[in-house]
Amino acid sequence: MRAVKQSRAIETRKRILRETARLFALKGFHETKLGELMQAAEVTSGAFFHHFRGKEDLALAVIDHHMAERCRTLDRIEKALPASVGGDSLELVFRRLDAACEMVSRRRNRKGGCLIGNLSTALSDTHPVFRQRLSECFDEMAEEFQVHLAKAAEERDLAAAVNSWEIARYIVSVLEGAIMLSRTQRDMGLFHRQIQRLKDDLRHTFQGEAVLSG
Amino acid sequence: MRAVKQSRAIETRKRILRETARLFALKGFHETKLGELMQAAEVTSGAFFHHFRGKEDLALAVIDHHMAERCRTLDRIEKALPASVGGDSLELVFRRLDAACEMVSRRRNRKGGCLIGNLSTALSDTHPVFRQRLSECFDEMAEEFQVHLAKAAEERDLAAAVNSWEIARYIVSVLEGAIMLSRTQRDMGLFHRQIQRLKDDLRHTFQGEAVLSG
DNA sequence: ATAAAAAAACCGAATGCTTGGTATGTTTTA
DNA sequence: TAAAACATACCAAGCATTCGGTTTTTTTAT
Repeated sequence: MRAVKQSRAIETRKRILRETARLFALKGFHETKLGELMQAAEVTSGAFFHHFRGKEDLALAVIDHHMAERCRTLDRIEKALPASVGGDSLELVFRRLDAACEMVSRRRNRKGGCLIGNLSTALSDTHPVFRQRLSECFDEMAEEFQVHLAKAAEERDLAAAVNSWEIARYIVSVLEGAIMLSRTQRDMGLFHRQIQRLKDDLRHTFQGEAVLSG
Repeated sequence: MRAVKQSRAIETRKRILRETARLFALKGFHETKLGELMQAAEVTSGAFFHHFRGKEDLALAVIDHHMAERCRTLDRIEKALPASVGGDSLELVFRRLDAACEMVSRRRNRKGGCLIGNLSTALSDTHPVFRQRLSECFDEMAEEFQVHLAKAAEERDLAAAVNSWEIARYIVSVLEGAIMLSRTQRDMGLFHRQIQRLKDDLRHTFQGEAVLSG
């Protein structure tokens, strides 16, 4: 994590994006006012509107920035995780899930939900542009699991029996749902138990072993 | 469905609650402006503020109204469903799930997401009062499944092995997540397939039968 | 039952605060 | 030395809410 000296403009832009991501995850799109945002990012309105045409433009930029950042963070966390036993691709799915869990846990210390999920609930039915982009984000998340799921199916000669893409999207659904519930119920344990259950169900789908958890 | 003649005041109040529920499900709390709400409910600001002290008071009333209405609707839909085969309690879980699906499907024709889910993402981390109440709502939803799940476990002598309460909350998570994803991706088929997958997983947990769907 | 009185329900213009956005001028960087 | 980056004051629109007055409903008195 070297602190490279960057041009002031880029730093300003990054500061805005970072604070926006934080506030959007915490309060959502509409309740995040540009005023408090500029205060949090320590920029004046002049600086802000020099970098972004407005709130919507900012939100779209934040989505891009977040998805890139998210990907890097996940990869980093995953690498720090204990090596997976055996060459089983299903273990890679679980690894990715564990990484996602870890990321959610870290964020939750500062409260807030999923940025994409928040924007999704706030804008999906009123802003076609955002709906489209956010839909792609969910696909992007699912894709990370899909590749491993597909391999895991192949390894077991289940390629015809399981639809890895549907399962991947199911995983994303469970993640989002679990974030929503555990957030509102203020219970990170609930989140982890639900992901554990998801893993058990996945293990069964791929291995046919009965695993009861809970 | 008899159309009982009601006092004008009660009708006004109901009209406000109904339109608010619709708008909250569609655009969320913050983006639903009182102006458009009063227009949709065909009331003047005077009438509105006679019935509700403000937006927050309204929101809390809407939650209560919605939960009651939701319960009635679910029961009604469930009764219209084909009778469940055998006396298996797990079938009752599936019945309730089917009813929930049906309700979501009907609503989705007019767009919008889950009212509770929407409010939850918008207010959980900023409004303690709402967080508390919404948390109870999720519990209430889970409870509908829990009673049947517990019985199903007993019927199979699995009462010690499965935690019916955790599973019930898992079901709620999946429902919320599936609503979010299918809403953003504009794919009701996705929603149904994900619920189908959930059912398969549940069937396995309770019966140990391998059922692959997808 | 009916008029009078009281209370509830409703109306709509007015208000003041917030907010996203702009315009113009100054500093910093290339 | 030109252009990018930033600062500050400003503004118009939108917003939740208020308030004095009017209509409708309910209660009370006769």
